[in-house]
Amino acid sequence: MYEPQAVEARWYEFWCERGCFTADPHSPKPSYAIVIPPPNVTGVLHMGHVLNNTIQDILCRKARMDGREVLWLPGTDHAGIATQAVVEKALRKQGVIKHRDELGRDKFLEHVWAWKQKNGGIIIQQLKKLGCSCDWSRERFTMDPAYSTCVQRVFVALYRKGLIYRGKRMVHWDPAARTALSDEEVDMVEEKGHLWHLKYPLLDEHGQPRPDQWVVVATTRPETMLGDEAVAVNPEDPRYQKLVGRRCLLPLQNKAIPIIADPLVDPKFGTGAVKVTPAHDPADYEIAIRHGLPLTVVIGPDGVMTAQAGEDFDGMDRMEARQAVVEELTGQGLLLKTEDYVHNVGYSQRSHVPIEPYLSEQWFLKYPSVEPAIACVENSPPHMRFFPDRWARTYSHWMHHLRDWCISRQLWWGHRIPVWYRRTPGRESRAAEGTPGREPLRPRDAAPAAADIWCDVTPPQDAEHWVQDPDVLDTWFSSWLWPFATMGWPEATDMLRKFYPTTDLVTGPDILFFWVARMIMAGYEFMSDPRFGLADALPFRNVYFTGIIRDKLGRKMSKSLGNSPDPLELIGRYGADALRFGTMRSAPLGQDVLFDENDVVLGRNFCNKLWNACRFRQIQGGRGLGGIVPDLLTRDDQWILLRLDRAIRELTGALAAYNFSEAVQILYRFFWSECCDWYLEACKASLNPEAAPPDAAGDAPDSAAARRANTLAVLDFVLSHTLRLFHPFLPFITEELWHGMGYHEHQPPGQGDTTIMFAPWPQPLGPGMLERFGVLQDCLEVAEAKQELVVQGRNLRRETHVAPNRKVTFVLKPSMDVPPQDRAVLTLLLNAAALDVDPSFQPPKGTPSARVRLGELYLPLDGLIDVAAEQARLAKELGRAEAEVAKAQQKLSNPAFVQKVPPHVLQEHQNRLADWTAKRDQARHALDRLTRG
RNA sequence: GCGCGGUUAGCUCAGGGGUAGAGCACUUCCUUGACACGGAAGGGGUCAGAGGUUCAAUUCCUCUAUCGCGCACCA
Repeated sequence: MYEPQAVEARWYEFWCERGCFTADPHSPKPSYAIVIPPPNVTGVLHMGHVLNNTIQDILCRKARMDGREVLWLPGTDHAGIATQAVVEKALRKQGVIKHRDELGRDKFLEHVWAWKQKNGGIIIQQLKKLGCSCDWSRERFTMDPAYSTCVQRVFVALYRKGLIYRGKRMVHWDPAARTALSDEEVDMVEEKGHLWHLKYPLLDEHGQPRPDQWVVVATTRPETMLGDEAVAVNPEDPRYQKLVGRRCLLPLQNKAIPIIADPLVDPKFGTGAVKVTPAHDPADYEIAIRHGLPLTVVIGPDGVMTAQAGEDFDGMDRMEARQAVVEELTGQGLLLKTEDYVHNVGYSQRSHVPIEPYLSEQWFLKYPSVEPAIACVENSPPHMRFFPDRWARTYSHWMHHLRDWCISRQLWWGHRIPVWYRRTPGRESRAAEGTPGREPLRPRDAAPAAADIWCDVTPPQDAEHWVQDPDVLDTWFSSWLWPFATMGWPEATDMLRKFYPTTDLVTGPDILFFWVARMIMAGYEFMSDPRFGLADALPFRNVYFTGIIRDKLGRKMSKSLGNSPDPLELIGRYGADALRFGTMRSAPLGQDVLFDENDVVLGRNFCNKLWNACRFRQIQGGRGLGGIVPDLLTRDDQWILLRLDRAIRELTGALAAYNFSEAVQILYRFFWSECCDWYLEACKASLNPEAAPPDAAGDAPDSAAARRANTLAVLDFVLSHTLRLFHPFLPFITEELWHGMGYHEHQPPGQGDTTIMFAPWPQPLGPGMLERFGVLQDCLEVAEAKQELVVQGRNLRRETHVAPNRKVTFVLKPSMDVPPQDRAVLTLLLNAAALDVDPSFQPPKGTPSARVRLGELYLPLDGLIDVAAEQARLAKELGRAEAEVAKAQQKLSNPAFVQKVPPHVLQEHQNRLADWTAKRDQARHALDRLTRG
């Protein structure tokens, strides 16, 4: 039994020691490159990583065997929000602090770095356990000094180009992480909520409330009414026209607010009158700007109601405040009704709390190089291809509707924005947000004078007169540079020259916008410089999108559900090869992956089968790749060579199409069904002549020995190819067997002599080779016919209840020549004493028989056994044959069919009819004789 | 609301105008000399539904149902 644990550790060390994974930029070989989607430094390996990285490893290992110089560049991502949250939580747990503010920025960052130093390498070590052949000498981290400089340089360049600007905008605010987010970091979740209809009393011309008159507004967020500054109606709405210009009383706040007309209001929705909360709703903010309304902030950045909300609500959580406002309005009789209402609520992808629209000063980027980034995918043929290609449409749609990217984050952990503001007496820190309050709105922030702002990679000389912007950049603002910032950009390094553009990118569709699209734009923006000498600056040529890993019930894997297995544990139990094989087997192109541990068990079983097949070969003695003598090839030898040829073709095609589950299926079929189930068994007739009756083999002793040697040579040829075909999927066991079988001893230097990693990828056998081996296509038919005979023979045995261990003699009344070698194989596989080939055989009455392509197969039994059972068997067969005959006849009796159908299809149906007619007649005949006898 | 993808054996999925496939699971049998993490033989499907094109549709077209995923400022 195969034990993977020791084997895997040993070979991984071997590969690393010999630098097998190291990419050489000066190599004359054509390049192949992948940059890893950098996992989060705080992360631990999960099934999604296994899927993603196994695919990358398969591609890289295949490329090496194709003779390419491979770079798989690994690294990790600093993951601003996640890492900061993890470290802060850890510090809180240790009782060091209650909030990071107590430590201050510098001290806190020291803790994060210490934490990173200690825990940041975990996932890298785990990737090694999986067998990933990354170039570890080139591992990168997005906060490496060189990488950080790239980020700053890019910021400065885009700023100077006028694409980066600062402005006061309504942004998506995460009240838990207390930072702005980009549009992409918000998930819209459908939720059952309510639509509350609130009555705002109308005021007369003297500012007195009219108890009998009011305007009714509908809202899903009643707590925001505390910050209302108007009620808006559509100017065309006849119901409200006479109210426009009047004022109403904002309840609870006892504040007069105007009724205004704005075309944004949809008269058909709700009551047609909208409460306007400029500080807490993006649409309302637009209206407020148009009408010069003031801005009242009632919800603070922490999601807690501010003093502006009034003393009854000050300090209350926004959700509590919602209840409190509803209760209060109910008490005052101002709640007209509450409707159930299903709507979409934005949630922070990071903190999973509802997003708060929040007005604040942030940095934005107008995306650069949009046109080439669109064109490279939309061109025909495209310069960059997506797999599956439907993602190209999603990409295009997003690219055609770009909105400026909010790149600043109110965090400490990350790349600090390289902008300094001149200290001015009245305004110590421009960066500090003013305390929330009521302030008049300006249309858009006026930019500060150029002399008061410093944007550069280096701080200003007179640093004491300047203060740096406190914010950091969105993590994706660093990772979008990954394909070139990891290779020495902005210098035109040898690495960039050799490996950029990279070949393939493997990632999940969930980060298509976050990462893939932005990398494409960054590639065009920063690699188009003539210094790089690129005809096309795209960062990669192919993007493969994996599915999302789910459990076998189809649920997303998550820590809280506890349905996510630990890959390391799986590797410990079954081996990395098994995990890889199982994962690939269940990962169809373009669909989610339903992971079932059973697949890993299957992978383990598969490895064990491979192990044992090789063991079988070893037991036969001799070692290593002998020459094949074409004249001595049996028809089964020829057959397996053809099957190998097909497997090579199909597997190579499946990999070129990134169809990994199909690739695994091809390997499975070839190795298990064809190689083991048939060929290995058939081999035994040549390898073990005494296993078959001596007369059946029909060979003289010395020619039997020669044939035996030849069969071993074929077996070695097939197995050595098989190991290579499997290597990208099962790197460890194939390396172990490659050496164990001695195949490495026969390889040219650097092409498989020290490691199977560099053994050439198998090529189809080709017409020349097939001719030399005398391999004829008709041996496929002969093999099929033999297989049919074996199945039917076993079937006869079983249905006539012959004990499995009882050696019987079958008789074949042949319809074609059956050479002694084939007879020996058939005898062996039938587990029979003999297979007599007798053209003039006269079966005793009631002899069970089956019609097969090779003739009529009989199982003569001593004395008549169960006649009734045999009758039943034949009757069943007859019934089936009659049904098939009728079906074929019906088709062929349709004149339209016979006239219009293509000749080969007609022929097929005619053959089918003949075949089943013969079977029917045989069964009928046998039944007749049985009954009469 | 718009767009995309799916609906095929108990399960997970291939397939593709010309007798429905694989693996797993299931039933029965077998420790025979590579392997019980194995071998042998079986059972099991109106290919979601309704129309249309065709000699022929599970496959192509239209519509419906249903599930999933994107995108969308309707309070």
